[in-house]
Amino acid sequence: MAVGVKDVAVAASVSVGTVSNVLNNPEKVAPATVARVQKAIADLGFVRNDAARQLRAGRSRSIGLVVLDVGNPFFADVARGAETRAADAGLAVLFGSSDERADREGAYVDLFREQRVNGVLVTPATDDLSSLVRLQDAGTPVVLVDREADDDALASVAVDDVEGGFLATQHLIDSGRRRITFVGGPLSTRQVRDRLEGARRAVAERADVALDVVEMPALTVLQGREAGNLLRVRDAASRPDAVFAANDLLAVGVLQSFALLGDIRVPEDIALIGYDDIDFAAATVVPLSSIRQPAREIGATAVDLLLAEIARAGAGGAGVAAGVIAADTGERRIRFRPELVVRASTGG
Amino acid sequence: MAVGVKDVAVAASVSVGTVSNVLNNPEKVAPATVARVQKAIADLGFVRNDAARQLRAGRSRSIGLVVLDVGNPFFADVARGAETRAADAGLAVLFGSSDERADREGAYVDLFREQRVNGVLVTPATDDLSSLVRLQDAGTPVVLVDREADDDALASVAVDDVEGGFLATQHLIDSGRRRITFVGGPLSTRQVRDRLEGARRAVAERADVALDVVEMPALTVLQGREAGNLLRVRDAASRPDAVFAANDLLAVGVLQSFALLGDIRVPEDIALIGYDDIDFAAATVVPLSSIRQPAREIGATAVDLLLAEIARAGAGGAGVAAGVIAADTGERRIRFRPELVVRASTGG
DNA sequence: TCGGTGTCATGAATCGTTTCAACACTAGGT
DNA sequence: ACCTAGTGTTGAAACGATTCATGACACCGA
Repeated sequence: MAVGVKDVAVAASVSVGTVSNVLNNPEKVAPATVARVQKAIADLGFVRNDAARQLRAGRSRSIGLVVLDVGNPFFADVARGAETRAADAGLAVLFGSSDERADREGAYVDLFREQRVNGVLVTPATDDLSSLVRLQDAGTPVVLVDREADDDALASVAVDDVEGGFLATQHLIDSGRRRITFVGGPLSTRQVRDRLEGARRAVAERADVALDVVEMPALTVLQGREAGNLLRVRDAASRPDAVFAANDLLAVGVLQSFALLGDIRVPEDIALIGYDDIDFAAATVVPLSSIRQPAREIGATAVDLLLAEIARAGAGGAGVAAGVIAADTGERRIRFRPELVVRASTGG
Repeated sequence: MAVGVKDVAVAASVSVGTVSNVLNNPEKVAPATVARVQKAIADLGFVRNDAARQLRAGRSRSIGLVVLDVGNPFFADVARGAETRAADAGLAVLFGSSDERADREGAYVDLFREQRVNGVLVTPATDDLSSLVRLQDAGTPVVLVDREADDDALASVAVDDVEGGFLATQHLIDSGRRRITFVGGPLSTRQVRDRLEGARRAVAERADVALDVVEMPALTVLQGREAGNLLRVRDAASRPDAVFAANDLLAVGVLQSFALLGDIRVPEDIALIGYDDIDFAAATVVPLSSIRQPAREIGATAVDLLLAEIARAGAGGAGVAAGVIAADTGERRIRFRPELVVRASTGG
């Protein structure tokens, strides 16, 4: 049933070694032979068995990517950016969505290890990066995406979420808001905590501004709607006059609750700002102010950095004698700056 | 550097066969031995090499999934549904986005074949299913997702797009619209053509309704904005009084163009309906009417069907003698019904 | 004619796991 | 004491592509 190099070799009257060379080093084989072998391959419908190839090579031709949530257009864009760049480098991307759960993230990482991926891009679901550090120490380069390590242990491509949170909150304050509610969660997620931290800093500068926190279990539209409902049932006096949502999905949910299910006007009664600036932000009931992050570029850059890490790991292993590490000019922590995008939801 | 079963065997003072059994058939090994081997595994940080495992097994523990566009929340949901069900069955999902390009689709399918996946779920980018039929004939079960084959060659999980198109258009007509423009494309995509066909049928029943087509190169927000701009620049008299967009992304783009960049009111001047009913549809400037498809269920069902196909292929190969195929009770073409969701964009 | 040089092709060894026939040993029955 | 059944373990073969030392052959110049 299954045709292997051996069958192809017989059909083309050559040795298996030659078939392999046609596949991997065509320039080492006489043109006529190449043609004959390729015809045999086509005739027999031969498909290379990648498991055997990898087994021999000791490595695969793929990298792994674990994001927090496929359903979030921000991560979909990150994935696209990564995939495109990886394809350019001849690498396949194994993709996984952890849904913000550490166990699922771990399951994917284990799976990737078994696949002997060349490296892993991951947006960690929790603060505990130790397993990732261990993974890296064990020889699999790791690049954090949309997140930084506290120390220099891991390379990363991130956006300064504290600054983003600050920008968003500062903007609300500048628009005259004084009772701000931060909606987001879980707070075990670093990005969420950083954005909240940014908000706290902006508020700290002003004595007359209050910051309130509503923690939700996930960054989804559904949870946003829940959060909106929680705020709606409060009497008008105890409601905030502005909401900063930890991402656009939540903001969309809050907006649905306010504008469609309830009678709260945005931005008149309550201003609203989100985070990520996904494509839909500009098209919501009330166009959403947001903090833009260059999603695709983050994904693409993460792959570049991972390739550099892979090279570094390879060089470090091979040429320990020379001061190879000193020659490493590349920056291992790349940080993009977030950007405020003002739309109608904050009175823009 | 790399630790294998052999090293574990030595460390635990057992044979490699026993290590393998601890990994795959723990119940066949004495508890004390299991413990000793597992300790050795932990101590050495052994990670099973999946390439070797697959090589021996002849098959992998994964299935492939190719969708048209990761950026589309509809497909993100399909992927989620598929992934969850596959995980239940102990299978990993290799994921790819073709961006509606046949060459990219082909590249993914080839990659999956090399990985010896157990089966492939695919939303084909073109009409030409011959390569997929060939793939199936070569022993890799295939299930079409969100698309049906013309004959019974391939199993499928789909939604009747003609009916969906009909529902959408009928609704526009019922709302009093008479000059309808269908925005979508490329027409080489079957779903788009079917939805258009449904629209044509609804229009055909009425002599006083005109249907116009604006073909766009992709089903994205950006292209929707382009399409909206094309319509906006027309003088009011030659504009349609309703737009049926082939999916919600396009609809969102059209809406952005009309409501945010231009001065066309929805639904007063032009009614708008999309397709897929993604989460964001309810939250747009003017909440979007749409045709709902059960995305997650489609993904989950597709995996179920693929598992059935895999079993069928296995049985067909092994027990040809008996009338195994007759015993196959399962339906190979599963069709969900689309559902009209009326919101403000069509005056609901 | 001979040595030198380069081009092509060969095929056995190899990667790390799983499988399975064979074996060692124990416990229970007669 | 002997046989049977059952339980646990062994180790070599097999999976299929790649690698590489080896060799065959042709061509050129001396």
